Amino acid sequence: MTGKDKYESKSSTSFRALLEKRLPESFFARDTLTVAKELLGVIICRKTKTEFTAARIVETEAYLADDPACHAYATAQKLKQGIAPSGRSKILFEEPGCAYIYLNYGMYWLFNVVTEHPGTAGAVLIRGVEPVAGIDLMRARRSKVKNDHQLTNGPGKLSLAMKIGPEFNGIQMCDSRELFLAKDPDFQLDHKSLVSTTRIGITKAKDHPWRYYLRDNPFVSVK
DNA sequence: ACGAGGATGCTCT
DNA sequence: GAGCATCCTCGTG
Repeated sequence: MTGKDKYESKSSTSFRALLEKRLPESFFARDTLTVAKELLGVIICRKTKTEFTAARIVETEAYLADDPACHAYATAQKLKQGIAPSGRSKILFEEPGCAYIYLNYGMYWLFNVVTEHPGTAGAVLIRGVEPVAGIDLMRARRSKVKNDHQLTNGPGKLSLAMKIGPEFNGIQMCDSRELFLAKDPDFQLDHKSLVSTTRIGITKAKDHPWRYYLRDNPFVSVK
Protein backbone atom coordinates (compact mmCIF):
# COMPACT_ATOMS: atom_id res chain seq x y z
CA MET A 1 0.00 0.00 0.00
CA THR A 2 1.53 3.28 -1.08
CA GLY A 3 -0.35 5.49 1.38
CA LYS A 4 -1.30 8.14 -1.14
CA ASP A 5 -3.84 6.09 -3.01
CA LYS A 6 -7.18 7.50 -3.88
CA TYR A 7 -8.51 3.95 -3.50
CA GLU A 8 -6.68 3.10 -0.31
CA SER A 9 -8.44 0.82 2.15
CA LYS A 10 -10.37 2.46 4.96
CA SER A 11 -11.67 0.87 8.15
CA SER A 12 -15.20 0.90 6.71
CA THR A 13 -13.96 -1.34 3.90
CA SER A 14 -12.19 -3.88 6.09
CA PHE A 15 -13.12 -7.50 5.63
CA ARG A 16 -14.86 -7.68 8.98
CA ALA A 17 -16.92 -4.53 8.50
CA LEU A 18 -18.05 -5.68 5.08
CA LEU A 19 -18.90 -9.18 6.26
CA GLU A 20 -21.35 -7.63 8.70
CA LYS A 21 -23.06 -5.86 5.81
CA ARG A 22 -23.32 -8.93 3.59
CA LEU A 23 -26.44 -8.99 1.45
CA PRO A 24 -28.96 -11.74 2.27
CA GLU A 25 -30.64 -14.08 -0.21
CA SER A 26 -33.80 -11.95 -0.10
CA PHE A 27 -31.92 -9.15 -1.86
CA PHE A 28 -31.34 -11.37 -4.90
CA ALA A 29 -34.72 -13.14 -4.82
CA ARG A 30 -36.41 -10.36 -6.78
CA ASP A 31 -37.06 -9.19 -10.28
CA THR A 32 -33.75 -9.25 -12.18
CA LEU A 33 -34.01 -5.69 -13.49
CA THR A 34 -34.51 -4.36 -9.97
CA VAL A 35 -31.55 -6.33 -8.65
CA ALA A 36 -29.37 -5.14 -11.55
CA LYS A 37 -30.10 -1.51 -10.66
CA GLU A 38 -29.76 -1.96 -6.92
CA LEU A 39 -26.44 -3.76 -7.26
CA LEU A 40 -24.89 -0.44 -8.30
CA GLY A 41 -22.91 0.78 -5.30
CA VAL A 42 -22.73 -2.67 -3.72
CA ILE A 43 -19.25 -3.91 -2.78
CA ILE A 44 -17.80 -7.19 -4.02
CA CYS A 45 -15.54 -8.76 -1.39
CA ARG A 46 -12.93 -11.35 -2.24
CA LYS A 47 -10.71 -12.92 0.37
CA THR A 48 -8.02 -15.54 -0.01
CA LYS A 49 -5.91 -16.94 2.82
CA THR A 50 -3.52 -14.03 2.63
CA GLU A 51 -5.10 -11.39 0.39
CA PHE A 52 -8.18 -9.20 0.43
CA THR A 53 -9.69 -7.10 -2.32
CA ALA A 54 -12.97 -5.23 -2.46
CA ALA A 55 -14.57 -3.13 -5.17
CA ARG A 56 -17.77 -1.18 -5.72
CA ILE A 57 -20.06 -2.28 -8.55
CA VAL A 58 -20.51 0.54 -11.08
CA GLU A 59 -21.88 -1.31 -14.12
CA THR A 60 -24.30 -4.25 -14.50
CA GLU A 61 -26.39 -6.04 -17.10
CA ALA A 62 -29.58 -8.03 -16.57
CA TYR A 63 -30.25 -11.36 -18.31
CA LEU A 64 -33.77 -12.77 -18.08
CA ALA A 65 -35.29 -16.21 -18.59
CA ASP A 66 -37.35 -15.17 -21.62
CA ASP A 67 -34.46 -13.20 -23.12
CA PRO A 68 -32.72 -14.77 -26.16
CA ALA A 69 -29.40 -13.27 -25.04
CA CYS A 70 -29.55 -15.17 -21.74
CA HIS A 71 -27.67 -18.46 -21.45
CA ALA A 72 -30.77 -19.95 -19.83
CA TYR A 73 -33.12 -19.04 -22.67
CA ALA A 74 -33.26 -22.41 -24.47
CA THR A 75 -33.24 -24.31 -21.19
CA ALA A 76 -36.13 -22.21 -19.90
CA GLN A 77 -38.14 -23.01 -23.02
CA LYS A 78 -37.52 -26.71 -22.51
CA LEU A 79 -38.48 -26.44 -18.87
CA LYS A 80 -41.97 -25.38 -19.93
CA GLN A 81 -42.25 -28.78 -21.60
CA GLY A 82 -41.06 -30.53 -18.47
CA ILE A 83 -37.42 -31.04 -19.41
CA ALA A 84 -35.21 -30.28 -16.42
CA PRO A 85 -32.39 -27.75 -16.73
CA SER A 86 -28.94 -29.20 -17.36
CA GLY A 87 -25.55 -28.09 -18.58
CA ARG A 88 -23.97 -24.72 -18.11
CA SER A 89 -27.16 -22.77 -17.48
CA LYS A 90 -28.49 -25.03 -14.73
CA ILE A 91 -27.09 -22.74 -12.06
CA LEU A 92 -29.22 -19.86 -13.34
CA PHE A 93 -32.31 -21.73 -12.11
CA GLU A 94 -30.93 -22.29 -8.63
CA GLU A 95 -30.92 -20.20 -5.47
CA PRO A 96 -30.68 -16.44 -5.66
CA GLY A 97 -27.31 -15.20 -4.47
CA CYS A 98 -25.37 -17.98 -6.18
CA ALA A 99 -22.44 -17.08 -8.39
CA TYR A 100 -22.56 -17.98 -12.09
CA ILE A 101 -19.09 -17.84 -13.62
CA TYR A 102 -18.44 -18.95 -17.18
CA LEU A 103 -15.61 -18.86 -19.69
CA ASN A 104 -16.08 -16.38 -22.49
CA TYR A 105 -14.10 -16.40 -25.74
CA GLY A 106 -12.00 -19.23 -24.36
CA MET A 107 -10.09 -16.86 -22.12
CA TYR A 108 -12.05 -14.74 -19.70
CA TRP A 109 -14.14 -15.69 -16.69
CA LEU A 110 -17.29 -13.58 -16.40
CA PHE A 111 -18.94 -13.10 -13.04
CA ASN A 112 -22.73 -13.08 -12.63
CA VAL A 113 -25.10 -13.12 -9.67
CA VAL A 114 -28.14 -15.41 -9.83
CA THR A 115 -31.51 -13.71 -9.24
CA GLU A 116 -35.21 -14.60 -8.95
CA HIS A 117 -36.63 -17.55 -7.04
CA PRO A 118 -35.39 -21.13 -7.53
CA GLY A 119 -36.92 -22.53 -10.71
CA THR A 120 -36.88 -19.17 -12.48
CA ALA A 121 -33.70 -18.25 -14.35
CA GLY A 122 -32.14 -14.82 -14.09
CA ALA A 123 -28.73 -13.27 -13.61
CA VAL A 124 -26.88 -10.00 -13.39
CA LEU A 125 -23.51 -9.70 -15.12
CA ILE A 126 -21.02 -7.47 -13.30
CA ARG A 127 -19.26 -5.41 -15.98
CA GLY A 128 -17.35 -2.75 -14.06
CA VAL A 129 -16.13 -2.19 -10.50
CA GLU A 130 -14.20 0.53 -8.66
CA PRO A 131 -11.51 -0.71 -6.24
CA VAL A 132 -12.03 0.16 -2.57
CA ALA A 133 -9.50 -2.19 -0.95
CA GLY A 134 -6.40 -4.04 -2.12
CA ILE A 135 -5.73 -1.96 -5.20
CA ASP A 136 -2.02 -2.76 -5.04
CA LEU A 137 -2.88 -6.45 -5.38
CA MET A 138 -5.01 -5.63 -8.39
CA ARG A 139 -2.16 -3.66 -9.95
CA ALA A 140 0.16 -6.61 -9.42
CA ARG A 141 -2.33 -9.00 -11.03
CA ARG A 142 -2.87 -6.65 -14.00
CA SER A 143 0.71 -5.47 -14.36
CA LYS A 144 0.42 -4.45 -18.01
CA VAL A 145 -2.18 -1.80 -17.27
CA LYS A 146 -1.11 1.85 -17.36
CA ASN A 147 -4.03 3.63 -15.68
CA ASP A 148 -5.90 2.43 -12.63
CA HIS A 149 -9.30 2.66 -14.28
CA GLN A 150 -8.19 -0.05 -16.71
CA LEU A 151 -7.73 -2.48 -13.84
CA THR A 152 -11.41 -3.30 -13.53
CA ASN A 153 -13.43 -1.52 -16.24
CA GLY A 154 -14.67 -4.67 -17.95
CA PRO A 155 -16.08 -8.06 -16.94
CA GLY A 156 -12.96 -10.02 -17.88
CA LYS A 157 -10.66 -7.46 -16.30
CA LEU A 158 -12.36 -7.38 -12.91
CA SER A 159 -12.24 -11.17 -12.66
CA LEU A 160 -8.48 -11.08 -13.21
CA ALA A 161 -7.97 -8.20 -10.75
CA MET A 162 -10.07 -9.85 -8.03
CA LYS A 163 -9.08 -13.49 -8.73
CA ILE A 164 -12.64 -14.56 -9.44
CA GLY A 165 -12.58 -17.84 -11.35
CA PRO A 166 -14.45 -21.09 -12.02
CA GLU A 167 -13.82 -22.39 -8.50
CA PHE A 168 -16.70 -20.14 -7.43
CA ASN A 169 -19.20 -21.23 -10.05
CA GLY A 170 -22.39 -22.27 -8.28
CA ILE A 171 -21.42 -21.26 -4.75
CA GLN A 172 -23.94 -19.46 -2.56
CA MET A 173 -22.35 -16.08 -1.87
CA CYS A 174 -24.68 -15.41 1.05
CA ASP A 175 -22.81 -18.21 2.88
CA SER A 176 -19.29 -17.63 1.58
CA ARG A 177 -16.52 -15.66 3.24
CA GLU A 178 -14.25 -15.89 0.20
CA LEU A 179 -16.60 -14.20 -2.25
CA PHE A 180 -19.63 -12.19 -1.19
CA LEU A 181 -21.50 -8.95 -1.76
CA ALA A 182 -21.93 -6.27 0.88
CA LYS A 183 -24.03 -3.17 1.21
CA ASP A 184 -22.24 0.14 1.67
CA PRO A 185 -24.40 2.08 4.14
CA ASP A 186 -22.86 5.36 2.97
CA PHE A 187 -23.83 4.85 -0.67
CA GLN A 188 -27.12 6.20 -1.98
CA LEU A 189 -28.10 5.72 -5.61
CA ASP A 190 -29.72 8.88 -6.88
CA HIS A 191 -31.86 8.89 -9.98
CA LYS A 192 -29.65 11.38 -11.80
CA SER A 193 -26.56 9.19 -11.70
CA LEU A 194 -28.28 6.01 -12.92
CA VAL A 195 -27.82 5.46 -16.66
CA SER A 196 -29.61 2.75 -18.62
CA THR A 197 -28.51 1.60 -22.10
CA THR A 198 -28.54 -1.45 -24.33
CA ARG A 199 -26.23 -4.31 -23.42
CA ILE A 200 -22.70 -4.74 -24.73
CA GLY A 201 -21.31 -7.43 -27.02
CA ILE A 202 -24.47 -9.40 -27.77
CA THR A 203 -26.21 -10.07 -31.07
CA LYS A 204 -29.61 -11.30 -29.89
CA ALA A 205 -32.22 -9.16 -28.11
CA LYS A 206 -29.82 -6.27 -28.41
CA ASP A 207 -32.41 -3.48 -28.10
CA HIS A 208 -33.43 -3.96 -24.48
CA PRO A 209 -32.09 -1.21 -22.18
CA TRP A 210 -30.96 -3.64 -19.52
CA ARG A 211 -27.47 -2.30 -18.88
CA TYR A 212 -27.07 0.03 -15.93
CA TYR A 213 -24.14 2.13 -14.80
CA LEU A 214 -23.13 5.09 -12.68
CA ARG A 215 -22.84 8.25 -14.74
CA ASP A 216 -19.29 9.58 -15.27
CA ASN A 217 -17.68 6.75 -13.34
CA PRO A 218 -14.25 5.94 -14.87
CA PHE A 219 -14.62 2.22 -14.12
CA VAL A 220 -17.53 1.81 -16.55
CA SER A 221 -16.40 -0.33 -19.50
CA VAL A 222 -18.04 1.48 -22.46
CA LYS A 223 -19.37 5.04 -22.55
C1' DA B 1 -7.88 8.33 -31.97
C1' DC B 2 -9.59 4.29 -33.64
C1' DG B 3 -10.45 0.06 -36.11
C1' DA B 4 -9.25 -4.55 -37.37
C1' DG B 5 -7.93 -8.92 -36.08
C1' DG B 6 -5.93 -12.63 -33.17
C1' DA B 7 -5.91 -15.40 -29.06
C1' DT B 8 -8.41 -19.50 -27.17
C1' DG B 9 -11.73 -23.26 -25.45
C1' DC B 10 -16.35 -24.34 -24.01
C1' DT B 11 -21.31 -24.88 -25.33
C1' DC B 12 -24.72 -25.89 -28.30
C1' DT B 13 -29.31 -19.94 -27.80
C1' DG C 1 -18.39 -26.58 -36.91
C1' DA C 2 -20.17 -22.12 -35.46
C1' DG C 3 -20.66 -18.81 -32.22
C1' DC C 4 -19.55 -16.49 -28.55
C1' DA C 5 -22.17 -11.38 -22.34
C1' DT C 6 -13.67 -10.02 -24.17
C1' DC C 7 -9.19 -7.92 -24.16
C1' DC C 8 -5.05 -6.43 -26.13
C1' DT C 9 -1.82 -5.26 -29.81
C1' DC C 10 -0.68 -3.45 -33.87
C1' DG C 11 -1.64 -0.99 -37.92
C1' DT C 12 -3.06 3.47 -39.96
C1' DG C 13 -4.02 8.59 -39.92
